[in-house]
Amino acid sequence: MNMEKNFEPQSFETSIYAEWEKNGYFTPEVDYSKPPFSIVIPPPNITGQLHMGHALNNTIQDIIVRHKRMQGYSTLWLPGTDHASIATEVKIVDKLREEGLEKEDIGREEFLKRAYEWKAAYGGRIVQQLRRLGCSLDWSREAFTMDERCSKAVREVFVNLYRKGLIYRGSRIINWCPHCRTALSDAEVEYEPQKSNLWHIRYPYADGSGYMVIATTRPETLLGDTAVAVNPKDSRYADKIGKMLKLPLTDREIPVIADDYVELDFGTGCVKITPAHDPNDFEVGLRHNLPVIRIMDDSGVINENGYAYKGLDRDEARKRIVSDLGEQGLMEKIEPYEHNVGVCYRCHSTVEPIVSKQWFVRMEPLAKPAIKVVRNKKISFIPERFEKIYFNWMENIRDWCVSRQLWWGHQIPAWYCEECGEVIVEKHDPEKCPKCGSVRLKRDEDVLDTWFSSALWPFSTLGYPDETEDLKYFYPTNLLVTAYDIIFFWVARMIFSGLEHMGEIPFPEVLIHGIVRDAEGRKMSKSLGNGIDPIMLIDKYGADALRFSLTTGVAPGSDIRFSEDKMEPSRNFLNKLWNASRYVLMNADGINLPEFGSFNYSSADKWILYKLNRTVKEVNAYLKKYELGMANAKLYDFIWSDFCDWYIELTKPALYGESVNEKARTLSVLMYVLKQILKLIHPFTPFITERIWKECGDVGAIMLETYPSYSKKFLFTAEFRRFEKVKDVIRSLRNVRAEMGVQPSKKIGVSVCGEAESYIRRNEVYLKKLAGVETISYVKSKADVSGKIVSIAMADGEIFIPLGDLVDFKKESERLEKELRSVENEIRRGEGMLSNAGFVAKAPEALVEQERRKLEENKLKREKLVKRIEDLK
RNA sequence: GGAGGCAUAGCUCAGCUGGGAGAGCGCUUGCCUUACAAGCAAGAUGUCAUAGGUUCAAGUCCUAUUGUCUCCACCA
Repeated sequence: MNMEKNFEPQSFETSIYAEWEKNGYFTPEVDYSKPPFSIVIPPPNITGQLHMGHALNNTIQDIIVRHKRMQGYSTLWLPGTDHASIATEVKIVDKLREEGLEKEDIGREEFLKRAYEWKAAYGGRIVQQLRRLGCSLDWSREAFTMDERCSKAVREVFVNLYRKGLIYRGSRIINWCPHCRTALSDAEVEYEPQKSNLWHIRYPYADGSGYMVIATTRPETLLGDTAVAVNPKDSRYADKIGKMLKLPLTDREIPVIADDYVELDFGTGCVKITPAHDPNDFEVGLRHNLPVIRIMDDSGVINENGYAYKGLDRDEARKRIVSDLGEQGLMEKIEPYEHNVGVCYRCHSTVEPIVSKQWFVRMEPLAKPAIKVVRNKKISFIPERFEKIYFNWMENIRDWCVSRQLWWGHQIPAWYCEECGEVIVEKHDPEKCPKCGSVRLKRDEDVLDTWFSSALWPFSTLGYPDETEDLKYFYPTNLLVTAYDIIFFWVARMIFSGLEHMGEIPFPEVLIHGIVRDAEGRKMSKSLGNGIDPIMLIDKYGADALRFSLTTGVAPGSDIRFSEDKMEPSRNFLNKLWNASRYVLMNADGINLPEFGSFNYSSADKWILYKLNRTVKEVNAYLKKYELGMANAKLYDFIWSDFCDWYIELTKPALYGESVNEKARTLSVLMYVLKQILKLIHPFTPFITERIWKECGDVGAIMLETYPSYSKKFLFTAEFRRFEKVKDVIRSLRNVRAEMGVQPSKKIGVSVCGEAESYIRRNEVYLKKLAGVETISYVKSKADVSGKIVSIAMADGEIFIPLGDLVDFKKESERLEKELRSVENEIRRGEGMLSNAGFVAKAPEALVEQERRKLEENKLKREKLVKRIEDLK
């Protein structure tokens, strides 16, 4: 046995992981004699560093995966990373700027070269950090969303969707980030409340007969107005419809039109229509055939359609326009106004709705079957309530803008013939135009949304579009584990992609967990600086302690508050496990243990074996339901309270006693229970269990062992109940000692009377060891005991303890009175229930029986207490 | 505007399909008892947000209210 006095995870975690990986324990075989179990990791961004969210997400997955592996499944947990198109590109661009360069200066090829260099340098960080956490990922199958396999899948899917008419190119209003200079999907826009104004502007009639007042939050878009709309039912403006207005600050005239989209009771009831810069206005424009005038370029600067404001940044233009309108007497009023403004989820710049030619995925035909499979439970969300969020999104989904004006990503496989304008979308790069034969082809510059490739992750990583062995064996995967914040971005898109391209769901279950928040309940974020670095915690407390802390008190779907002080209880618990193991192993050193089960168990042995068996049952049940917090609690309680506080103490008389046989027998039970414990908790705390396992004298790794399962051969129910009574006696004795102020070192003598004698006689050794009892005598009644005594009342007997001068009659009588009160409360409760005809008639028989028994016992107890109290008087 | 979560001990939270309120931390008291002071033992602390309802029985199910957090939509 070679274990330090305290648990020091730093000394073994890294080497144990290296050994697991080297031996290929994480790499499953395609083996049809075993059931498969597979999970694909939510691929972290290559730009990322491990944060608490990753730590939680991957701890959950690893626990499930290790449990399944030990249960005999051919288990694949497939790792990989995401190229994170925008996030990475932003990093590279920033780096270039430090050198005083723009990406256009170096060109696409050089830019991509630098991006790959960056990926090579930093993209592996998070992958190493996952190893520190202990994740049993199959690194031999590691994927990257831009590697050859995934890229092939992307191309295949894009072309197939295009041929089916599910991908099209068109001019639509999209969300444009002027900072990142790319289009964004709806999901990539976040909304923030912002204090601004509602500007009321006068639009004069062209015939000079006065003006209309329109209200707007974006006065600069006035330059692109092509109409003003009113509600057709609005009597205030009925006679104005069709009239022309002079658009302020320009030389253009625009019509007043009628459209239902305008609300009667908001603002002035007149809305300026800017089809090029507002999604609703765009729709109105289509209905009324209005011209679409773009007034801003890709960086948010006013373009040649902006008259005097050309060249101004959008913010500057707003200021100038507002002041110019004021000078011309066209500003009716300015009201302070708070409203939601869309911002880029990456850089938080205000998003500009802009008309632009982009590629879109037609969502309706894809969403329908994806809704159906959740509706009919082919896929279930855990907890179920997240299905509502999913339906809500899927049922109101709009077409997905998938083109991005970036360089880092999957370049769209579309070519335009410069001779005839033909659009060519092919799996292989075309050499000439199939229509006119021209070789003057120009490839589309744009790349795809990062999530386009993530959507294919469950099958692209397994080899799609090739029919690989992995794909056949491991697809569909069995489970997806993720936080609720990417249900739209990722989960929903994987579901419709799996159905469309594989003809099958990607996974039958989606386990949703919450977000890790700080001690105040705020999201951990860079800007707040309230994040905790999991690697720092691992360095300080060990990965096992982090994993255990993260699964303490968690329930599916709910957020957890985390602060460093949650680490100590876990670390202490692992130290406890460490030292309990030391106790067993130290004593077992050099001793020839009999085979477990080849002897008669003691009452204490049967008690712990019964409890262990029950714990095994519960832990398996909770793991099956993904109730990791509950499984964690059961393990904690069993190991600390039952095994350490009771059973280990109970074994001490045997281990430190004379009998070699008894010692060996006890040790074999200790060793058996310890090994079962190590296996049980291994999925939660893989490192410490592997480390201790090495000391247990077995060959091989614990992670290859079979997970414990419930067994009927340990159903010692009667013995278990009897031993619980022994424990109660010990507890009562300790309580009396403490209350009466008996020195811990002072041994006491006790006299037992009643039926309790039978089980106390057989367990005397435990009373002596655990309750500081020296002598035990058995008497017929209290009359046989002399001197000043305190007493303990049980249903089936009494214990008298002569304590001489330590007995304070007043104190003793108070103690007994208190006990009596609580027993009487119990009796009242029991009688109340049993006198209720409804309860006796309708409650389960066993429950009624149990209540009757308890009532009977309490009455016996009361009788004794009353008598003792009388005696004291 | 729509949807959902949460409200339990001083703090952070468990409590699964209804059947005598739990843990960790903190607090009080006593102990370095040959695995562990990162520990041991004995304690104290709760109108389970409020009001109704269903039920023999409600922290648990239903309705409403209050407080709080989140998501979706985005009316200029």
